[in-house]
Amino acid sequence: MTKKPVLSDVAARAGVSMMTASRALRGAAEVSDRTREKVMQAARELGYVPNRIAGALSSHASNLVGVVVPSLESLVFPKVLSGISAALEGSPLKPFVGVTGYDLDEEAEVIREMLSWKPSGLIVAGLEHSEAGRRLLEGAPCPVVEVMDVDGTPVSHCVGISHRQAGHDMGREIVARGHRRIGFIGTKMPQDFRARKRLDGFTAALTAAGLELAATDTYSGGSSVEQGRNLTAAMLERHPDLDCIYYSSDLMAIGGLMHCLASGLSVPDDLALAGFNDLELLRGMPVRLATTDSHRHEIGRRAARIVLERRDRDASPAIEALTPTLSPGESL
Amino acid sequence: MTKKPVLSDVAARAGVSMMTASRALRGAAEVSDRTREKVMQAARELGYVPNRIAGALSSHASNLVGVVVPSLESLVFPKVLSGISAALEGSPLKPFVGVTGYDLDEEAEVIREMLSWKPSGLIVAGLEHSEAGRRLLEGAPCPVVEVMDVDGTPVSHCVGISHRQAGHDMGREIVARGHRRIGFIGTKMPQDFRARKRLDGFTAALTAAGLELAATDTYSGGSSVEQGRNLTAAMLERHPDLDCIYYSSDLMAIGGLMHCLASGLSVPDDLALAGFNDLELLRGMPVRLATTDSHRHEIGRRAARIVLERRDRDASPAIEALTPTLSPGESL
DNA sequence: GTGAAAGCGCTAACAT
DNA sequence: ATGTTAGCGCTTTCAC
Repeated sequence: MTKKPVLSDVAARAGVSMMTASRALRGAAEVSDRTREKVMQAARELGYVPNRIAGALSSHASNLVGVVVPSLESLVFPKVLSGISAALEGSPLKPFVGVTGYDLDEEAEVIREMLSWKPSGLIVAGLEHSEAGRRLLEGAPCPVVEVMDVDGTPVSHCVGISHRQAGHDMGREIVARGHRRIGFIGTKMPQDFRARKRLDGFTAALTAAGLELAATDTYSGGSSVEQGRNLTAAMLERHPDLDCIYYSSDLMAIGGLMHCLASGLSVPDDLALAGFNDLELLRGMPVRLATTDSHRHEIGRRAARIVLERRDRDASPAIEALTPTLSPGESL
Repeated sequence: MTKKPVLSDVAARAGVSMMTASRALRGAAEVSDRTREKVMQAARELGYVPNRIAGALSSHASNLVGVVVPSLESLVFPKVLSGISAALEGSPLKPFVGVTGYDLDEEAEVIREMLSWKPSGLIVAGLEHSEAGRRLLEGAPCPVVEVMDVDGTPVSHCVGISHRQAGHDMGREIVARGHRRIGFIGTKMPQDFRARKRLDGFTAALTAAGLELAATDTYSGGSSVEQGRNLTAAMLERHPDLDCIYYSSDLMAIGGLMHCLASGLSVPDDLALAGFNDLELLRGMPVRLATTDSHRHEIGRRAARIVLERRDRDASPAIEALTPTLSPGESL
């Protein structure tokens, strides 16, 4: 084992040409079983690991699918990723992940970096990009799928839900349940376009019912139970008459629930609560919180499927809008 | 824009040789400022995206760091990843992630796949591998860092905590608090070696105090609040006299807490609870749960730093054992 | 400071 | 079914 063996070493040991060895290792059809076995055997004995870099350069196909997400710490994008992995299972494609930290310039950088690896596909969270980012996506020599959101103008393919609709549906449901003094707690909007769209849809639903938001609070940084709990306490301090709060995430809504538990407020009688995403976490909580399933796993699956299908074919843009599913739970 | 521009196009447009263009784009020192500007300009105008595949093949250096984790859905590995990203920030190295699903054969596959991309480093969760996986790691032509755990024999570098100690410390603490009828709820051990080590340490601490576990329950599949709640209910049904339960994860412990809330048990008076990991989630819960900080972010940071430092230098294996930090919270 | 030649390790395209 | 010839797009020498 003085040096890493390369294909020619395998070929030599098996007594065939490089080409035959190459074909055998990749499972091409036109190799006799006997030859294939010899080659496999030689590769095994040498501990041969193919050099995909050389392979990709030569074949102009990397079998990598770039996945660009804002963060991995939030429970939401990992689920998309698992959908992607599931759909790619059994295919030669492998996902590789880039994280942007909710920064569009960084996103463009990540996309650029990914393109430099000649991916077979690109899956990007969100429809909002920097000028540079969008240009890169438009010029990408591979299928591009924007995921999570369908409210906007995709570069090409798109799989997601309408966050506006998700917010609107929840607003209507809350109004229908008779709540009138309604607050909203969400992330500082600039960094989260989808949360902003949910808020827009939500307020539109209130407006349609002749209502308006009684209170709004935003925070920067990630969602967390603690944050949700603190902001809920603060909001109720200022607006003791609120009868419902809509949160931009389940995690925050759980915080709200924790505040209610701690201060003896009954949910939903004293205060109704609703979140977003349908995190698994909600199951097991003392009160089943109202939420909207954003179908993250399914979105990932479908996006990956689009990449698989459009690899060769010509690409007529596919737009797949899933329906956000509202679960009223027991908290409205 | 009929075809993607390549380096020679940039060079031609800038009126220099490929070599000069290459050097200018990579920021090599021996290029005059004027030439560099011309090249940069040309690249910008053409929308040039370098082909790292060609670059890596030629230079035998990919600037990729492979990160192999069992799962991304659990809140624990994303945190390690963020530590890795943070440490790699500003360096030319980029992490790329592979997920094994807690399956050692799959792990070997993933490692093999990663090696085929000629990474500059490999960061792998855990010390347990299949024969094949271990061989691959041993022969890897790049720094290899095993993370999370230090109870075992690393292939090379290693950063983590002793899970045995984490379990032992918690066991001692629980005993010191006067608990005597103690249960354990954890994942089915085969798939989670670290949880098993914590249990070993935990029972050792009990034994040292002349105690033994009064009840044990294991489950397969991921940790979840719901699972924790259900298993806690079931365990208390069978063993109503328990005064403490140790869980293999915070998520499960939260489930236990939720059960207590729902059934009017006071924590810790009726039942003491302890988890593991120190998830952010714990902050904001009505009772601050006892847990152990596994320093996941820091582990990621250090692992990445090792890769950065050992890139060139000769590799004398570094073993960095961090101390698991126990927080008793209010639940013991 | 810049350029020319050679080749990284593999595979596509054509033989045979 | 197997082999031969080129060449992917870049970087590493080594010249100048």
